Amino acid sequence: MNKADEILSQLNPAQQEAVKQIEGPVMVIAGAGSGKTRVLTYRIAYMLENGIPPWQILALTFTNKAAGEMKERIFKLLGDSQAQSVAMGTFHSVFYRILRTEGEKLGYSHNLIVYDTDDSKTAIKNIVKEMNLDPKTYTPSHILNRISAAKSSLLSAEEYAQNPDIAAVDAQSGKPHIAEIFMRYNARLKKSDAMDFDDLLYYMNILLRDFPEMLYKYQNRYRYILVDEYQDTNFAQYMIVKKLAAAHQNICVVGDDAQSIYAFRGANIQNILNFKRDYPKAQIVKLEQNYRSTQNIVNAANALIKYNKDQLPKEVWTSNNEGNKINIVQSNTDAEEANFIASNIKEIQLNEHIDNSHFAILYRTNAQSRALEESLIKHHIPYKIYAGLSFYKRKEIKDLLAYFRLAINNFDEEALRRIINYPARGIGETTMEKVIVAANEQNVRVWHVIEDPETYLDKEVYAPTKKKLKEFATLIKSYTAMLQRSNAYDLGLHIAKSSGIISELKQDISEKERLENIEEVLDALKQFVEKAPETSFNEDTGEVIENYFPTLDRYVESIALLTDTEDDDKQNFNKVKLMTIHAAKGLEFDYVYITGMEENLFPSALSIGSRQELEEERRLFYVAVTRAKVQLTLTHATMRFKFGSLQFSEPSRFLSEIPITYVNISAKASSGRGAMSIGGQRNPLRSRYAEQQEPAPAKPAGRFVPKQYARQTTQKPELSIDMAAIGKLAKPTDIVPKLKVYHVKFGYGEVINVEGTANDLKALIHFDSVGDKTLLLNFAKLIIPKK
DNA sequence: ATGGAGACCTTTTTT
DNA sequence: AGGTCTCCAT
Repeated sequence: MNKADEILSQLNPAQQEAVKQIEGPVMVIAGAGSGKTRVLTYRIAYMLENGIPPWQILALTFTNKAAGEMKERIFKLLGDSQAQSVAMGTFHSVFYRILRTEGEKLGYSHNLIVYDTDDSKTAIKNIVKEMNLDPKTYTPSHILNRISAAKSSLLSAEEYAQNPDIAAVDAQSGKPHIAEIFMRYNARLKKSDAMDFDDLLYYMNILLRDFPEMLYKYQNRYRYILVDEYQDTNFAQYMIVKKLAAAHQNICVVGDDAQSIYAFRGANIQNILNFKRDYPKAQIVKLEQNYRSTQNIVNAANALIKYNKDQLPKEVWTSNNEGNKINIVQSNTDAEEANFIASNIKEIQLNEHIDNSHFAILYRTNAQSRALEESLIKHHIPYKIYAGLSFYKRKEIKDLLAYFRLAINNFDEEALRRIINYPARGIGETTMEKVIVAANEQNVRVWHVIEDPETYLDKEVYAPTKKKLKEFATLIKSYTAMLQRSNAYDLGLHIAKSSGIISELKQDISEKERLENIEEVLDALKQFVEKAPETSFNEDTGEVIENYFPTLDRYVESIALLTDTEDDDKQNFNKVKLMTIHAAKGLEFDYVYITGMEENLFPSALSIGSRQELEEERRLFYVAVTRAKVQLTLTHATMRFKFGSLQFSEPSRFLSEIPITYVNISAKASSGRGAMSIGGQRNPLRSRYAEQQEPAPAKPAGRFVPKQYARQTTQKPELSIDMAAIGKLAKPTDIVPKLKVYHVKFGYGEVINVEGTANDLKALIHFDSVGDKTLLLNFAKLIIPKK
């Protein structure tokens, strides 16, 4: 049996169908636990086994984790390094890389940096202040939401400003100046040579829309496209995928409409519901067999999701055991709820010898983790909280990274403002305000004012202060000068020391943890340097780059879109896992606790205003329920601390949507009352909820209608050089010593030597104009000239 | 310019 | 409850 057949033999018939159909559009509707990741990875492996070059495959995911997992599994499957050449990553990271390469066309440099949400909010906050608007009305998060929604719908700031419907919504909410903030915010990002998360998708669209040669280039590079979690794509992502796939139509999307939980940030469930309309020839495969959970869990999940109107019909089933009933446990307070869970975990472990790592506690909001944490500590149960405050969002890390960023890109205004007075060097608010006013009035960058204060600042700023500004600029410039000479670790260490960050933290014993975090970054830098490959290659020209040097800017690029430290399985393998339900998507655990099953918490009070929002909450519940393999426990409390005060809460309506045959309801014993018996045929929670149900208030419509994208791009763009006139494109195997060749960038040359095998052929070529170059033949589009 | 005390506001979910 | 912001004293 050959390897391709071997791959297929490990799949069920529906999965095989999804894997085998390499050409043409395919949509895989993958029910929870039906082996979605398996299908994706096996499909890529199958493609590779069928001779498709790895670099023609583009696999897009939503999280770094999903991308990493896929890579690892393909590696295990094929046992060679082919997986390394597959372009696999999050939408944001893949397009960031492309935009760094091509960004000059849009007026950005190769140093293009990414602003995270914090940077964006700070920038907006400052703009609101500069415009003398009321910061209580114009909150950064609300404004960023509006801007983000616009960018995700491919609406420019100008279009936003001119759209009367949007103006009406903003005027009605008392915030008529959002459009102007939007414009200033964009200008500011541009001046800083920076993009925010949404820009990465927005400008990728612009690149493909306005530059036909770019569309042509990337359509032909990525001939096979796979998209994971397609139900979570927003309009900007949808359009990129559509454009890239337009030429070859080899697009495979995988998703589950029932697990769409990101509409709040612009995901459009219609993208998956309308796939058949976009690609009429599409083959649709449904994966309906659940391999993960017990029958009780699968049946309960099926039953509750039926309350939703918007969905593709499917019936998930399992041949697993019926399993235990789902426990519903009521407690008096959130603290009791937490104690119950901790002691329940202990009890199960005592009886069945189950490792901590097989337990997960899920919640709707991060704020709920505190009470749980306390109980776990009290019960001596090791745990790990996922997300929360991610490593890269910690203050000290952001401070150090701001130094790195500013060294790489002197124009990064957010980084500059963050660190110009940290550690304190006597440059306070007042001075910075004057600097900013001067920069705005004289229409130069803030950096220029700092660099040359005598020219741009008047006598109002005292000479000693000017000197301090200049000294700061000099310090940063000394780092910049070292960028290409020192490796990432040496320079990083130098910056951490000479900037004063380390001594500042050393002064205060209570900052020990922050100091350790700084050391962790330095460790990471060391590893980055040590693990750096010796050679790399340029994807465009195929040129092999010897002595690849691990510089600090390469490090910063590599971590720009990481939200958390890589899952350090070594340390966390024996810990109970705590996370939000959103963070749990795609994961599975034997024992799952879903906490805070209460009205206004789950479903969230903010999401019960419309049917669409409520249905999203229900899908979220569906996701949570289907994480459990063996035992699911739902807990709710009658009283809970909210904003520091104790509040009463009613059981979640979702509890009543699970048919009574699958559940086992009990009150928590510690309150003194015995377990509550299940009375009658009806779920008692149902009637309880029905009594206090109120009509939902109407919500103003604020969502954008995606505009149709005017310029269609199927026409073949003209290349700057007419290749056919020069000769014919050579296959890698055509290249032999002494052959005369033509390269788009390096011109005419002669092959001196060829080495390597199959997909890794390299040639040393002497070019008339640029001398000797080693090229990777799979990437170097060499032409054999006409005689 | 800095730091501390008290008022105040928050809470969805994340690349 | 906890973090952020404002104001006031140094």
